[in-house]
Amino acid sequence: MSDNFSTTEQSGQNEYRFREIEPKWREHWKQSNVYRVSNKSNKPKFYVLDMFPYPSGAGLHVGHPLGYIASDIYSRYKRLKGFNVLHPMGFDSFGLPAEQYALDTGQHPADTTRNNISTFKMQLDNIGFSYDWSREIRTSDPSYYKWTQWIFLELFDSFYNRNTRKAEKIGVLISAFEKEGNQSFVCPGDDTLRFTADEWENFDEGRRQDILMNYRLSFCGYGEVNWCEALGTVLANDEVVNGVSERGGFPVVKKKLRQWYLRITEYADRLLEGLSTVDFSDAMKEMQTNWIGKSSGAEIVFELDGIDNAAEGLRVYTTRPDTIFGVDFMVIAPEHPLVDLLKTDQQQGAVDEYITYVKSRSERERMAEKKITGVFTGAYALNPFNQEKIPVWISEYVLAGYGTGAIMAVPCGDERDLRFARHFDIPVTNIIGDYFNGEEANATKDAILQHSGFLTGLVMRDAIDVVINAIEEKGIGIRRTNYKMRDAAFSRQRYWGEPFPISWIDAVAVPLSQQELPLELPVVESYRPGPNGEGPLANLPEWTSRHLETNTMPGYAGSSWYFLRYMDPFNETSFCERSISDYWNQVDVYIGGTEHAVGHLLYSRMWTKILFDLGYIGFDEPFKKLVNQGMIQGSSRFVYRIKGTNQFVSAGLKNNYDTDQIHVDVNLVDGVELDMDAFRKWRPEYADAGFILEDEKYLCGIEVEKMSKSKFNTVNPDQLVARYGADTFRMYEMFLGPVEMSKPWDTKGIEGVHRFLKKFWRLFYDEVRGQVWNNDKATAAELKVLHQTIRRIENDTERFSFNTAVSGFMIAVNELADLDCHKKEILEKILVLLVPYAPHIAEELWQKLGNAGSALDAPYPVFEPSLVAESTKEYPVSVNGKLRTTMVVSLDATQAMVDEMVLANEVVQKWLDGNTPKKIIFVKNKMINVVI
RNA sequence: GCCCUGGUGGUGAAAUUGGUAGACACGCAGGACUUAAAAUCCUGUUUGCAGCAAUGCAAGUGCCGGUUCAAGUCCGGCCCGGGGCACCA
Repeated sequence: MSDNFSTTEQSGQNEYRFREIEPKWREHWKQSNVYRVSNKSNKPKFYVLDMFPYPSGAGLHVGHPLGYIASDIYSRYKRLKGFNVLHPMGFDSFGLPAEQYALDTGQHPADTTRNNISTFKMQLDNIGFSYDWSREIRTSDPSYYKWTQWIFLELFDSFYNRNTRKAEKIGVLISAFEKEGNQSFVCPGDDTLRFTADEWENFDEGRRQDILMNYRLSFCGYGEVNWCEALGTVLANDEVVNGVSERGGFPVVKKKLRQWYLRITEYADRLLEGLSTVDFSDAMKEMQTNWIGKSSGAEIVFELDGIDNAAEGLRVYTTRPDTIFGVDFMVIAPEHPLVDLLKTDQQQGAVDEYITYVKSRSERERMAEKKITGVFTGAYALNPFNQEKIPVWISEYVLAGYGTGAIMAVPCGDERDLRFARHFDIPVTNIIGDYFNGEEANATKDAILQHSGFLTGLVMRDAIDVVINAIEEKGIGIRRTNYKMRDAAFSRQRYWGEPFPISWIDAVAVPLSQQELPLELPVVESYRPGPNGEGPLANLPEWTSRHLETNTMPGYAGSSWYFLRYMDPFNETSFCERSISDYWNQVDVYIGGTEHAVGHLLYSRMWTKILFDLGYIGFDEPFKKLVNQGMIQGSSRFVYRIKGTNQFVSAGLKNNYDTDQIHVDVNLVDGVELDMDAFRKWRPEYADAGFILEDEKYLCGIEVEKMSKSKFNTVNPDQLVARYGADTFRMYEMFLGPVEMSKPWDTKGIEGVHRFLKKFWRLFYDEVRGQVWNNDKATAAELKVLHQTIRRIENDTERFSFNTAVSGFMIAVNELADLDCHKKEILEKILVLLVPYAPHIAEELWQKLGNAGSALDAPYPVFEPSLVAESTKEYPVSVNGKLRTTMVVSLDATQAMVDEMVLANEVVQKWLDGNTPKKIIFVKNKMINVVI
């Protein structure tokens, strides 16, 4: 009895007690500031950055840490490899959800945000990340957004000099205007604008400011927003569903509002060129390239038949001017300025009705719609080369924001044009002969043009240049490069964002001085929108009396430059000291989701280029390498309630009843089996729920969806960490699959990883035998396991293949256990390899082995190839690609030796069946194939 | 609709360069230890057919076709899931 007791006691000492080990080391690391990183070091620098989170009220779910664990592993690995690693974290803390919450509950977003952040930090800390929290930033902190505002003013005070291809101060432009007008500087906001130095001299201040506004990199203009009259507010596309507001279902229409923009279009080419200097995935580069959407073609002006009071004709942009003789109709966007002028009296009613219809539709719906809609204006344009009359239509598939908002439609060459022509019975001209079969449009450039006037007989590819030259000669158009990308809308009619450091004096935007920054966000009584679609700030007399801008900046303002602030977070005189940004330079590895492919990533690239142009930093791409983490989805569970009752029917029987599908908390379900008691306790309305069972069980339905609180499919990491420990949790998240791959969360396999850590522990301490590690000399077999593992882990870590690295550890531990190897010489090296993945257990065992210092900066093991080398190998032998047998070959055998051996080998002869081999292929280190 | 991406056993997945498909885990089944349970360990586990068995044969990486001595991997076409599409972050 007493023996038994003492055995239990002893085994307790020797088992893997992560609940004691992990908090102990976390506290120790915190106290000793091990993660504090200095801006000066003899070591080479390395910057590993996570996309910082928006601190939502729902707290952290298992999807968040996926990328953070990956970056933490890589940071810790680089640290072990002797780098001075910057690995910071902060919060993107301005945003709509906090404001919405404030509107609903009256709590100040600053308060809820602060609370959410402390929850997030606590949850992150439990996972054992190596963040240098002393550098934490929050975008909603005035000491941070002071510099967001400052950079905004730098943009406001700059223009893009197309001649030098970089941002320059607006003063440069003004001196040029005073000297020679704008002849050297085409106005990006209005490319028809021309003035001389004298004219500039005579413009009044208002006019001058209007002109400068058309050059500034952050500028004010007018743009359309989703306006909901009933809510009195502007809505995000997300908040609009089928033309009505998501909340309340009120109608939403387009409304023009004064808006701030960033002139990102000026950077289109540099953003494209920069892609060749960074290590992003091809998919990512492709997405950005497509978003920028550079195309070349021509802008052509079509004269309008019988309409004299148009300033000019109908201006279209086309990438295929070679098809000009195939134009059967023109289409203009419903918002096109010529709509009113073009609609004939007869068509007026139809046109107005159509425009009203389109106003209720989001841009997304307009693009996605399969249904063909449109209306004839009644007017005709004239083909400039043969004066044929071409009807002008209005349709929502032409977007006002792209090109000129008008297209020439060539049904034989464009599928959408063809469908439109079919639908409205517009006759189709074929200019590509047999390439057009009358059924499907053909966008080929290889056809020889027919019925095409002076272009007839030319191959389309060659005709493009010919026709553009002709157009330019006739003065009816120009060669033109176009971009799909539009200038970035930079204002929100919201409260919880950075205020613009701008006051409006006599309709002129006047920047605040640097001494007035930060312009702090004032406290408001109510988060209700202001009058006329303005934001809540418009309700504040003390704000409006100073004529301050009432819009605030969008979410991506603060996130466009945050990676710079981490370098020098306390600087009060500059956003980041130049010498410090010179030291840290680019982010070496940036980890985050693909959902930011074209938003945040393009904006931060643009801001970086501007700050570089203006000389504030020394590099013009922010992120050297980008790793995209996949999204962890939730696996939702459903119960089926029979309509009008409180009876729930098991999933297999639901088709026998008329049911509502209801989300049920995944934590009440084991696999698919519902815990019925827990369900009854879950919510009062289910207290007396009845169940119709199958096999005496209630089975739930499953669907994979985005992980979200409202779908009750979130899994909280805290519970998993409490149950299995942070090291298990970290390794399990990695073990789930490749970091880049999206997958639904599944906790099922976590036991396996936990077992691995227990097994690893047992190589050192055994519940029964106590300490088992020893100082014996390692055998060749053991060294081979060690060095295979070093090679594998290092390799996998370098290429971000953390899932296979975890498997590598498991294999190593299995093999060492099989060899009954408990030798310190081997174990302590494996342990260092494990530091990035499972730092707590590694540190604990490092100490227990009696080593000095911390495992966190132990020397990384060096791979020794000679210890894993083999002289011969058993090769698989295939005949005509089909595996037949094996053969032992020396590893330094040449092709000729292999040929000889194969021919001499009776085993192979059997498979050759009397044939002579045509050739023998010796695939080094893989296999031997005999071709007969 | 457009752009990107993924699809491999009962499950998560591996296969780094076109070269033995299913490593490593989970689950399941059987066994050892135990009064029992937990923990731990061992064996088996793609499918079909044959065999007492070792094993052998055939098929097999969403579907259809192609290139190649050889295809999960390359090419063409299709189906399905996920992400993005400019005011969610």
